[in-house]
Formats: sequence, C-alpha cells, structure tokens
Amino acid sequence: MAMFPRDLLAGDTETAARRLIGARLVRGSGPEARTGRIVEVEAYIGLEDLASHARTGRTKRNAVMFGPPGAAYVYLVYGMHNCLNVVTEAEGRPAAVLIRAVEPIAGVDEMRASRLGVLGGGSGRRETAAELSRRRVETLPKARLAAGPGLVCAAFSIDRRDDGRDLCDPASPIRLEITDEDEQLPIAVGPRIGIDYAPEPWLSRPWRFFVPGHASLSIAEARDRRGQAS
DNA sequence: GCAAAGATTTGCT
DNA sequence: GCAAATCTTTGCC
Repeated sequence: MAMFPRDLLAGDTETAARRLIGARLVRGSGPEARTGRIVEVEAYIGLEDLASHARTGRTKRNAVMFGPPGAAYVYLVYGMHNCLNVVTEAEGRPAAVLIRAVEPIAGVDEMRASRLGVLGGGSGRRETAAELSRRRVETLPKARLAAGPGLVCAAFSIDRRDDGRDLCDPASPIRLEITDEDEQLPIAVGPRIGIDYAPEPWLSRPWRFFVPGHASLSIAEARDRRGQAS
C-alpha cells in the first residue's frame, strides 16, 4: 500500500476523477483501520461550473476548494449529511472530486458502528435516528454501508472538522492510498446527480464516473440506471 | 436581518 | 412516488 500521489490530483479534474476510481479511502490505522475502494465520484470544475459550490466565488464554506490539491473539502448538505471531496488542480483554481460511493474492504464493523453513531469523534447519526434505523443498519449488506456521498462520511466518521485535512499525508487520520495489486476497473460516465438548480450545459456534463454494475454504487445511481433502462 | 434552498437519505402514503 | 428531517449558507430586502 502506498500513498495516492498528489501529482495525480494537480492536473485536470476529469483525469483526477478517473484516477480516484479504484483508489482506497482509509480511516485510522492498525486492526481497527477502515478501508474502502472508491467506486463512484463526480467532478466539480472551476468558477465557471454553475453546479459547483465555487460558482459564487470564494466563501468561508468553499475556501478549501481554492487551496492546494489533496485537501479534503467537507460540507454539510440538507442540514444533516456530510459530503467528502478531494481538492484538485493548482492552488487558486477551485475544483474538487466528490466521493459518492465506496466499497468497504476492511474495518466493516467500525463502519457499521459509525453509521449507528456509536463511535466517538465521528459524524454518526443522532441517538433517536440511530434507534429507528438500528436494526436496518445492523443487517445492511456490507456492500451498501458507504453507497452514497452522505453514507461514505457516516461510515468513515468524516465531518466538517476534517475540512482542509491533507488526504495525501501518511500521518493524516483520513487519507487516500493505492495498491498495485488492484486491476484497472472499468469506468462508465454520466451526468451529475442532484444539481437540478444548474443550467445547461453544466446540468448534462458527463462528469460522474463510476464502476458499471458495481454492488456499492449510490442509491441515486441505481435509480438513474432504472430510468435509463430501455 | 430574514427567507429560501440545498452536490441526501429514509420512510410512508 | 413523494415528503420529511434539519441547519448552514446564500441571496435579497
């Protein structure tokens, strides 16, 4: 296992997004480390991308997107879900790749616990919500534990305290790694999800990248696929 | 200073 | 298939 090279994030974001498919997201170290393979991402590219948080210019929330590549941009959506992005391109140009789905590989019990809000220092759900969904999460198939952008953060205990963290730093509690053992995964493309507020051509830009047919794809991707079925 | 909507997920009608 | 949950950020008065 080696760290994900920062160079691969410093260039254009579409290429970076493709390179992130198959890379590993890691939380912690030792026997309790959580590891998963990234299987679905979306690219948000530049000030001109009217689907991007950076479309309004630099703000307190999106400041990290304007910084150096390799940083984590973590934000809260709908008042309850955290989403993790990997900042790309040169410092000064706002771009990032949203991690939409991860296939759990190791630390599955810890991911389940984090989804239930049991683990400390994390982004788990509130106690009442955990009560309601406890049985569901306990019996959830391993492949579905991080099958969505909000679920990735819930499973890996990521919240806005992680905003700005360097994902290419081996000492970081949350980081990106690669292995040479993994075969090259097939990659499919499609329009980004949940950006109905964006005008064309941004609405239809094929900037979502995913492993076709993978069991850990986001719910939204599965729904989208049903719609496309002919 | 206030109203509105959001790069989502879940459960119910 | 639709709406609720929930709170921060943004946009407009």
